[in-house]
Amino acid sequence: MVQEREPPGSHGSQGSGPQGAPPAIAVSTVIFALRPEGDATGSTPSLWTPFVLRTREPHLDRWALPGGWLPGGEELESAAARTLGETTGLHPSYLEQLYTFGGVDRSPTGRVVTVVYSALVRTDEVEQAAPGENVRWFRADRLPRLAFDHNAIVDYALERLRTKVEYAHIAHSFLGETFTLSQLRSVHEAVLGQELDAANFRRSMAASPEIVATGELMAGTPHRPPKLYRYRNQTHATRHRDAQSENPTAERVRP
Amino acid sequence: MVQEREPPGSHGSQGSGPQGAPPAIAVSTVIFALRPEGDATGSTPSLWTPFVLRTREPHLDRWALPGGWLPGGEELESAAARTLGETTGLHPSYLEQLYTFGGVDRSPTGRVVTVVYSALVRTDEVEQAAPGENVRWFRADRLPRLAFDHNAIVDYALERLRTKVEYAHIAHSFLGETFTLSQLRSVHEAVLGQELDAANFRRSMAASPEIVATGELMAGTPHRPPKLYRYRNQTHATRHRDAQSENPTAERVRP
DNA sequence: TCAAAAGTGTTAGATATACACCCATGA
DNA sequence: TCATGGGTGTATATCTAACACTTTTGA
Repeated sequence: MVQEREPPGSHGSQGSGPQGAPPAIAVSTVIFALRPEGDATGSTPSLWTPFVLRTREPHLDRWALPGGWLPGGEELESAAARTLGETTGLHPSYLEQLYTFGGVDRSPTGRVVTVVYSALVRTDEVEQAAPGENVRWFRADRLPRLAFDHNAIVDYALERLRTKVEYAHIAHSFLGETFTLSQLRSVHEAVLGQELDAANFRRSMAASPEIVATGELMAGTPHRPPKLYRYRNQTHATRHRDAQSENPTAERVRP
Repeated sequence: MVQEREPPGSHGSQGSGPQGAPPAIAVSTVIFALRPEGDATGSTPSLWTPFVLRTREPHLDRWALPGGWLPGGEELESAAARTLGETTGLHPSYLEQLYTFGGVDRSPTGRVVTVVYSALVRTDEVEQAAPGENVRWFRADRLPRLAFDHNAIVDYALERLRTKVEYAHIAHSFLGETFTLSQLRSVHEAVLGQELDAANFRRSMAASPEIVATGELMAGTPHRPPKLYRYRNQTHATRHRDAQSENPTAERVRP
């Protein structure tokens, strides 16, 4: 990349294609959280995502992903975390880059290249956050017609989440610091949309060194109290591969 | 994304962060090809990648990934294919988006967000292409100190290629229209850097519906002639998930 | 007929899947 | 004591990995 470059400020012929103006860079985030199914408590949870109501053209009055323009001095991931926090009040427990959408005709008002992030937030975080007036949650599999190409983006994020939850340990990001294996299983079931064998799921998780028992039990259950587990932050000595602290598989876990 | 937007042309406060100037968008491509090991023919092939010599500051005289600024009217993938063609003369048989690198301090002359693509080219394509004066190939695992953060980018692309070759059918992109299972195996071995059991590899490939026998045999071998296979372009009815023809898992296969 | 690579067969071990069954607690 | 989810055991099917062995050609 960056074959040549004028001094900053004078952007020379950079990006001056047939359309004239250089592309603008935006950052957006698809946020996933687990919420109880209906109004009745105790039912199986399902995946929900928050959207922001657009208050101006284009796509006025349609729901859109939280996001905003990328400031010149802000990191991509930081901009994603900031913009999603400003609009929804949420603090993600997991945040990773998903894909960059740059279709020429994505926006009717000009070329926009959007770096999309995928975020997971804990259920308790959702409950205590104060969402803005123009924020509404929708079931991830029952979306309205969104602004721009955001329907396709969410669909892709959902697909990625489903494949990734099977080989990466990200399900715990939906839960609190400690959790039971049943809770973890219900996360997997909600994401995958299918029931899992409790016995086999338990074994496969217990086999992983990332999931460790705390030694404590959960109290207050109307039956046998389950063991509590914790996700072990894998040595945190994961070789970093980028000299400029840009890690393609970065993961932020909330303290 | 795209919460609000002035009319194109007047970019308003878009991207006007602490650093002032809005970020520039570049597109770069990590190109992989299989080349014979040493000068001796017949030895096991290895992975090579081409780089372009920088002819100006910053990072003058260092090798860099092929790429360039994104024109306002060009698709991301198109820009990747064009810039890699202009510099190396190559036509990729596979091209997919890898990751977007946007670290604030990636370039000493200003903020640059680079959408990086990963490309595979066939061996015969490499042989017939006329590379420019300032293009040189290096073994992917023996790189010099590259410009910017390109060492980290290539390392990441290599890691992705290794993991992806195991579950996705992309190895054939290094070969011609038809190929023997031995050739395909040697591709996997070169990418993974380890030998594979010929018998088991054959079975696992034959089990896949994507790999089909043409019915013909390869002639001119000094031993038993092997069957030729072809990659079946999986129905090409892969559900597209993006209304604006932007497919996160797009794949271009050369005719 | 020999070398070399193509291609098939077989088996032990590991992993996945289904499901029977016991355990510990609150009500 | 009973209902309920927590947790263990176990048998079967499937997949994986290792390697012996047969086949087919050119030299």
